[in-house]
Amino acid sequence: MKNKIARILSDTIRDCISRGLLPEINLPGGIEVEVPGNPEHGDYASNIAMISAAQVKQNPRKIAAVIEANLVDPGNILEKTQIAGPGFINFYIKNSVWQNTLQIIQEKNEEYGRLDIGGAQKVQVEFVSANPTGPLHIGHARGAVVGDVVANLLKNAGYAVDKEYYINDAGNQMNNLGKSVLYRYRELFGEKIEFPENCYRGDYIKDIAGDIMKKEGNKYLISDEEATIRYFTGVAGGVILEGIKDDLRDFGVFFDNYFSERELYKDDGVAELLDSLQKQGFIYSDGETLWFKTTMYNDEKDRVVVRKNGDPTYFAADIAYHKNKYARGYKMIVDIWGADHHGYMPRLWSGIQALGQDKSSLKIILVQLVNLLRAGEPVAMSTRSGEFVTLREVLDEVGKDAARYNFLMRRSDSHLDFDLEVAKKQSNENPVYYVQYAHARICSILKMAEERGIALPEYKDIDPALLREQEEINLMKMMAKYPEMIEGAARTLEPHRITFYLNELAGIFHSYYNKNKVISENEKLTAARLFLLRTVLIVFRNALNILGVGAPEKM
RNA sequence: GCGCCCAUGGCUCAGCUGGAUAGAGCGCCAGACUACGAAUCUGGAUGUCGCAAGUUCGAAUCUUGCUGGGCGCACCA
Repeated sequence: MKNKIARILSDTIRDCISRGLLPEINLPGGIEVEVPGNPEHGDYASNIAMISAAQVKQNPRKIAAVIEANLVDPGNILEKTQIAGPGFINFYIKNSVWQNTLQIIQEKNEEYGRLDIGGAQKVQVEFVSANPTGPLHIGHARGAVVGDVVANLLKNAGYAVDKEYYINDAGNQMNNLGKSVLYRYRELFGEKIEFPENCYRGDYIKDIAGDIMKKEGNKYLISDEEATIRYFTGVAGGVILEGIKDDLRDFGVFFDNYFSERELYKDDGVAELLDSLQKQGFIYSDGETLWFKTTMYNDEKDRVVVRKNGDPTYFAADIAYHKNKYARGYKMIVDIWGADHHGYMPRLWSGIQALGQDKSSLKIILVQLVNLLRAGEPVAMSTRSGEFVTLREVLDEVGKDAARYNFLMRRSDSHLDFDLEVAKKQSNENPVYYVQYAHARICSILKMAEERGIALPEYKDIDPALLREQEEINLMKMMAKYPEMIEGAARTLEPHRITFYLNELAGIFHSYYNKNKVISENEKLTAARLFLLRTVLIVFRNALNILGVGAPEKM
């Protein structure tokens, strides 16, 4: 609809210029059309006259008047227009236009809101990517949902999206994992162990050690320690990764690919890449270590890629990883990180630019940490001691839908309070139920109609002009806005816009429901309203589907 | 010390990339079921958009400076 108004304006202006009514106007930014905050200012408004006023040095209201008098509206969608304030042109859309969108929604059904701004371009969204040294905790959960929904949004917008989990399984943290298991294993045979600072203490380590003891006995007490650690690392990493996958599955998060960091080192891949970057002058040696000239691309300082001891850094692997991503044909790459990694951004952007890629092709979404509460009181968490609330515990306690919805209610880069007591409360403090309840309520009404022998109407069976209550018009306008909202969310990679939209839509519906009977003696009105509800249902489902939140028929 | 992010009613947050009188939810107060689901609805109070300049027709939004909070500043990942 916004686009239609913009087209009317651009056609009109071109027409006026060619007829000499307006001077030549340049509009590099295109034509802006927006929804005014105040409904008295119409359904849409444009500031075009004010924008061009400065350029052609004329009174904006005068320009607006010329435009308004010569509007080209072939679709005949305008009820009226007005010029207001310093030079706004306000547009009022005919009710019949909103009523017609019902037909579009019904016809498109689950396609309603689907876009093709992506042009089937290959996009990769990489997220979670926790190294498999322990179960996912609440902090990972937010990133998991944001990544999942961003991927859904892009898919819905017409991109060819793959979701990937990068397994950091090559660093010495994994080695510490193997060591931790070994120490617990020895403890099981009665040895007293001073547990080192950098080892993992969670109970899951003991379980893994216990399993190894049960299956393979005591043979690792005497074998070569380094080999044993390597072996235990593999076993533990595998077990933990499987657990992570299980948790993600129950959270509704699925990946197309799990990519192992170790893959990068095969056939000296990392070394060769560093070599070639050195030849191109991006990397230099100071005699002991290799440095990447990230300052070329506005990083604060150059960064080490190969340490004094000869080991490549995480950064070195990450350049190789992103090179690999581009080599797989992805035109746009979305990385989702914890906000505490923000300092790493200039480094990675330097890396991909050295690879010849455009900085804008790598989008990085920072997800702020979650502040976990229980009934308003902070829940103490410490990774070191192994005391943290796991994703599994959250799922068991509050359920998938409430957890996902709560993580999507704020912008990603804003801190989020997650209160376990509130999230599991089935009350008005918990927005997920507000939306789901609206959906269930509609299902219930449609079912009631069927039980009374009223067939669900099709568009051709109804007179949409009967839908003229204020709440009905509001519902139709809101639904007409759905594709625009989705497009905005997809372009900005901001999933929270959907939850805000859903809350508003549910609000309009609940209010409508309380004021008006859908099923009544008036057959024609009943049919029209039932049809309206069918379309509302479609919008709820499509939006909830993108969020990965259930749309229950009863609660 | 340097860099990034944040600051909007009592609380938690939106604000569509510069628009018109700044909005929701929670909490608080007062009301609405013999009516399609009261997990709902209706009405009410609450604001120097952290402070100060600047940019222009117009600023919560952009610039600069300050204040206060978070996070980074590794040859960790």
